[in-house]
Amino acid sequence: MEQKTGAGSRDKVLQAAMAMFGENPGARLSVRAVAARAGVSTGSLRYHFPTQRALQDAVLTGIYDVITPDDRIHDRSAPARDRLIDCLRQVLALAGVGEQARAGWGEIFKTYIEPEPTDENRAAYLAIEREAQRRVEHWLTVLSNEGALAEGDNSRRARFLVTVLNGLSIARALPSEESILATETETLHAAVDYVLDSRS
Amino acid sequence: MEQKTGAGSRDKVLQAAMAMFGENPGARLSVRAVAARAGVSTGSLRYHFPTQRALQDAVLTGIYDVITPDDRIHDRSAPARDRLIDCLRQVLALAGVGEQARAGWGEIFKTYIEPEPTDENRAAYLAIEREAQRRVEHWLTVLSNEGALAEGDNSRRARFLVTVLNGLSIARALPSEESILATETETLHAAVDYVLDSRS
DNA sequence: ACCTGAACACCGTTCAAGT
DNA sequence: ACCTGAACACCGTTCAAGT
Repeated sequence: MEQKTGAGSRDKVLQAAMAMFGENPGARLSVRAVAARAGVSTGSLRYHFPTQRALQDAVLTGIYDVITPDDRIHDRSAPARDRLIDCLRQVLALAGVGEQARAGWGEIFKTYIEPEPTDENRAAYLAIEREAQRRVEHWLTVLSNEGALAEGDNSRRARFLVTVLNGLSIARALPSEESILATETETLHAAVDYVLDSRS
Repeated sequence: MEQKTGAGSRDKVLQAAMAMFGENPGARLSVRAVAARAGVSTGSLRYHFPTQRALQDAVLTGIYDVITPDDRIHDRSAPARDRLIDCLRQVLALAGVGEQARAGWGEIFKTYIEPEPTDENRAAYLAIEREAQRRVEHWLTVLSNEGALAEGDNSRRARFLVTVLNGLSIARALPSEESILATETETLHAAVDYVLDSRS
């Protein structure tokens, strides 16, 4: 029947870290702060997450599972900004983190970048791209309809956001300093703020 | 006639910092390391450069004024926006287009994404990344100094712009419809507008 | 196998004290 | 005005020691 007590340290740490990230996505998530919040020692934290980067990756992955898979965009109880960010984060979550992110871009590279592009796989990639574009554009349309987004060229805005998402997702596959979590959040917010404030 | 002896601490610090940056652009440039190399105390360093950020900005400005004195960014006859876009486009130009872009990303992929990252190439990539970041940040500093850019966190802004550049440059390597030129320009303008208008 | 907490080697910033 | 260096409050990581 126990579950609080029985919760492994790994889970406690992850819970704490995700809670802290939820409260302040720009937070630093230091070893000691997370360990304290989780009620474990720094040594234990390090045992489960050998590196600070590993912890941040786990948080990034965990967020995806928590965020509802169906369209958060319609949940009018939350600010438009938050909902759009949520949705974009979901897209980003598909890219994964660490090895998964590297494998994902590996696939894309081997299929669409390395070989001389044939008409066929050109079309295949364009379909994927268009799908992503369409999805983001849909979210913008929803926000437009409820007046949270000024009149404007939504497909242009979507293109902008998709470009930012691509930049962020390749950053996940490349080496990085341990602060990806905070910087990714910052950049995502910046992009969304631009779109929501743009009067063009 | 004296100049070595008479060199003020400020200069000694700046010299040391620039030398260290020159030797290893990926270096951390910590207070103590720079102060030691300059032969002054950390307190003195802080007196002239109240913050670590201030020191790095000074180095950045110094370096690029030496290396590329005729950077387009200094051409005050043109609007800030145009100059910044110009500079960013130059970065993008290095990525090339078509086959060249594909080959470029191929190199990056094979070196930094595909293989399990060793400490060594991790560091190598981070140096490149930091260099790009610093370059963009330098441009922002120049615009800041002439009042074309509101007070704010320039390294954050630079991170945003670099992410957009990455997104745009990978788009150059991937299949795309024939309108890349226009859409790339749109997105680039959007990103720059965001930075120039941001009051945060 | 899991966990502890001290210890290590760093950070950047502040500040009383000197000249 | 300029400079010193100790002190403060942090980092992330390592590791002998416990259970």
